[in-house]
Amino acid sequence: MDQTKIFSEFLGRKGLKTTSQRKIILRAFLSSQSHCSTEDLYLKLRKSHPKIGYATVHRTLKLLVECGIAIEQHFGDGHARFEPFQFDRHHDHLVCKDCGLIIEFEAPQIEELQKMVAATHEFMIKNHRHELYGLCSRCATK
Amino acid sequence: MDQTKIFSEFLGRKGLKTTSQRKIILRAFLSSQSHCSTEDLYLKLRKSHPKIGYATVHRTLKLLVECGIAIEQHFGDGHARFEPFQFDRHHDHLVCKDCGLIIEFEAPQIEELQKMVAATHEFMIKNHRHELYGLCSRCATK
DNA sequence: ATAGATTTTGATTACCATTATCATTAATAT
DNA sequence: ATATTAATGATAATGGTAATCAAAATCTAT
Repeated sequence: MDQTKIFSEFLGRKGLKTTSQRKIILRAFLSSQSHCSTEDLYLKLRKSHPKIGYATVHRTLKLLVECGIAIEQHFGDGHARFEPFQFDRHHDHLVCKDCGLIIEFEAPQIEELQKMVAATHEFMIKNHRHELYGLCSRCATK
Repeated sequence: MDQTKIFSEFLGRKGLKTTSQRKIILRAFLSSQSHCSTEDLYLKLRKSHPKIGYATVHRTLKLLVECGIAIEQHFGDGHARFEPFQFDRHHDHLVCKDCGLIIEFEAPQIEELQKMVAATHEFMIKNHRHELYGLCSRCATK
């Protein structure tokens, strides 16, 4: 089942409506590069659909997160960023403090250790944040 | 060397002045419970030193971070939180999404794995964030 | 110790991403 | 097709953080 249908059914279950803007924003989000901010997506959309407002982009991204299609990230620059959720490819991020480069990494061993930590403290984990901040190889050598 | 002297020397090196407010705020910060926000500290201080303004507390906490005495944390509630830096006791945090409880955990194995991830991607790590969000045992069972 | 130079303070305002508001427009059920 | 309800888009409100500025405090050189 494609994402458009998943989103429509999600909206239907909540008594919300599948509007043309929401479909357009979903398409643009999925075809945009990952880790885009609300503003990134708004500016990108403005070229093809100048009537779509910032507030609608913002609200739709929130809905996509609630629906499970998108994940919201914060990397400390004051802009929320969004990426498509990939069920079978959980990852965390390396963030370059100089140029802003974002690299995804997968570390199943860390995930396992997290579970042990949670068990030790009798915590039921819902989600986590794990970001490594530093300099990418390019920025470290210049 | 105690923290007050460290802070004074830091200020001196930067051409800044050691004021009574800065000394008072440092003392209050060190004796406050960890993970306090600017507002927490401001309200605590107001009882004994009602003339100290919010802006001064805010600026001094930023200086303490720069000096290395404090570490700034963000747990997603929109309030920056501060805790004393402990050189030999690095830790990350479990955060209860229901009651706000914060538990510190140490996981040297995770730290090692982080170094390996960084090396793989040729990143020079400066700092990291690692937080596990969920429900504490009390909130999970009520 | 004193005077002059510079920084700090504290109150207030500005900033800016996010969120709420609301009249108009659009989607859905009957 | 119509009525009902939600969505849109422009704008204003919100709230934590940071900047501003006149008055006060600190530091340096004498």
